[in-house]
Amino acid sequence: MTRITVLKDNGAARPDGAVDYPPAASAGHMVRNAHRAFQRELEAEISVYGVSRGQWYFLRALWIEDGLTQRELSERVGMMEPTTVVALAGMEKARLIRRRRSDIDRRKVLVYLTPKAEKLRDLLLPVAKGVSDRAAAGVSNKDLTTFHRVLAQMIGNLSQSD
Amino acid sequence: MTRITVLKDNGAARPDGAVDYPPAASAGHMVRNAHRAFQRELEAEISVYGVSRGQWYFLRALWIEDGLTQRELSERVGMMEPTTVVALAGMEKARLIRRRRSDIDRRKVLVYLTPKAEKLRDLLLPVAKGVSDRAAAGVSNKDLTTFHRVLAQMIGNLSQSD
DNA sequence: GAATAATAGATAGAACTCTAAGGATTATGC
DNA sequence: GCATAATCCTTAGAGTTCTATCTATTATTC
Repeated sequence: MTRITVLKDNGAARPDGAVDYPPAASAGHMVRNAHRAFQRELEAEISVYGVSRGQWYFLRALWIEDGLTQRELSERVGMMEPTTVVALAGMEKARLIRRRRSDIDRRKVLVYLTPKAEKLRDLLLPVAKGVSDRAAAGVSNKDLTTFHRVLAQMIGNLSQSD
Repeated sequence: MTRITVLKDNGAARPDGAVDYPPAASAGHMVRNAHRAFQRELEAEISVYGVSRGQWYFLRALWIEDGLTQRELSERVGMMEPTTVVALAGMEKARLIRRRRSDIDRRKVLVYLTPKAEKLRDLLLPVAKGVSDRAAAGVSNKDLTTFHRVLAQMIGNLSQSD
């Protein structure tokens, strides 16, 4: 198997020997800006329903499956466990979830959606889809596919190096 | 001029009428994950030099031009002013910058890099470039170009709706 | 030139996220 | 079956970012 390494020359050494690597040329910077734009939009729209963006990711995981332990939730959402604890405490106060210690293994805390949170599902998922659609306006399906593929590859490349 | 709207069907309505929009299909979610991956990498590498990611963006702007006011810096970095104040306070304590009130307009605070911060430039810019290169490994230049174009379009689309 | 408006920073308080360390509970090894 | 290890959750403390509000300085208006 032949491994081809493509050298990318965005950000060259300057004639004087100093390094030049402007933010605009950086994939990291662009991803950051896009992330902030997405966040701003999403937050503005879901806050109308009394949901913060910190709660959003957990709601989304629980809409797929609830009755999870906090550790399982942390893994699915991709947050550290202390973050989950804080977020869930807020969600419990906002009556979006209930927490119950497992009878079988009393170390575990099981998380269940309230009816209120279940009703929000069909209201809020379209909101999220709306943001993504608005972001992708004017982008061809072909380019969008490439975009997703590159993004997935980058995520894989970076998490591999841990 | 004909406006063609492409309907994208990632996330369709289900037969039972409920909405289905899994995170994996969401551009927002993927951008978020990529952002977190980039951040984790960058932070790990620059922390070796005693620079936090909160300071990074400001250093980067100041390496291009220093003697800026805090407001100018905020704009260039894309942060709100209180964020800038906090970040600069930390940077001053870390001896990365000095702040001086302008003599001409004493409302303004001018920000200058210390020699220490200037020396970090040629050490840290290659680090940032390394992270981006590692992220883009195995991605063709053509796809990378498409990626950048789509990202720029998305950022434009989203910030337009403010 | 005094009152008002605009500009520049700073402070307070909140939300989100992390690492490090501390319980409580269950599983394992002898 | 008791000591040790592993698992699960929690707390503490820090960093980053925001909105809202305050102070200080300069510009504008009459």
